[in-house]
Amino acid sequence: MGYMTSGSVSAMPDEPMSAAEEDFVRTLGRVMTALPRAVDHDMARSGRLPLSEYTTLMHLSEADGRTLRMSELAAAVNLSLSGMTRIVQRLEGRGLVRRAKCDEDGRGWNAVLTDAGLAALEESWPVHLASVRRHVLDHVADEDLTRLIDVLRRIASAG
Amino acid sequence: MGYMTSGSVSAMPDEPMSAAEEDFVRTLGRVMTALPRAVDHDMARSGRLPLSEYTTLMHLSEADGRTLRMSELAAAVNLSLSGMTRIVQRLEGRGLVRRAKCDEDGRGWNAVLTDAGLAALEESWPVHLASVRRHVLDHVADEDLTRLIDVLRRIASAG
DNA sequence: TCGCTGTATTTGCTGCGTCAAGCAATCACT
DNA sequence: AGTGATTGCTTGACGCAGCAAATACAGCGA
Repeated sequence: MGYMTSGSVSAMPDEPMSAAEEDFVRTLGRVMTALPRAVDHDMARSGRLPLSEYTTLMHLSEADGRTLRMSELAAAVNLSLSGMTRIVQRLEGRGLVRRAKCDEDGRGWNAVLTDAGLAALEESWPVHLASVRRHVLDHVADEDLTRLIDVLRRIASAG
Repeated sequence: MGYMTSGSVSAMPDEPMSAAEEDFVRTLGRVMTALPRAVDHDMARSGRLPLSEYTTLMHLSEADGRTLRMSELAAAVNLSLSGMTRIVQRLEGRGLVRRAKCDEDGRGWNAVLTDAGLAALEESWPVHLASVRRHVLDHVADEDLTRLIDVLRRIASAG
């Protein structure tokens, strides 16, 4: 069990949180609302891609043939299918992404990163990196990183 | 300095992240989008207050005289003034909150938690607690809590 | 081939949050 | 007191994201 041995697992289901737990949850809430806004703000300030578009293009750039099915893309960015549809529509309108019918499955659509899209991504990259460094990485010690990743991963995959 | 000594502070501003940093940032992003949705979903599923309203009422319930100025409330919940205006309007419409002109400053308005509001809050409390436990606290060991709080607090207050 | 069921994606509707503008009341200075 | 600047909050217009209903296609059995 390991990480479960110190009483943090739903002892009495209705027992209130400890002071530390309370503090943790509230601070996490604060981070969750404030941080994306802060990074997004930095991007907008410098005329770069908003976070949702940046992340979308980033995942495309990492994919084989710069291509991903809509559903894969949505899952990667962790967005609803419909949300992804609209983002890709926006990006397509600006020529950063192209759409192509899927060969193996006529129902499917691929989003393909264009050269212009790659350029926009590369242009936004330094701003994004600097923002993330300033808001996040500068506050985390390297020794803590792996442990934190571990915790976050468990939270992320709790469904 | 302490936590800053291990190279995590913007070494060369344009240098890419390390693998661990990358991993951390992506997983954090995943948590930030998935977690509020998951908790909100739990609340909706059981017919309880949505997260934004729950948090608003919670802060009111903790305040002196169950009363807070609009601006204080917005700051506590970490929301824009206008967003808070609308939430309080909704809550007022359902009788969970009452509004009163501020005594010391005629421009100001107070939001006051009503008995019905307190009841709704208490009714939602167990569901919220259970959801938070299941999605968050069950995955964090007590020993890690203080360290995590420390990191999150620095991130939260980075502006 | 004709349907029928299931899957991939899009569209309609709605809620929520932001920014910009507006209104009201207070404050600072004369 | 009187005028102008500032503060506290609300309103209007807008954009983004989610859910649920609609559409398009696949694949299988009669």
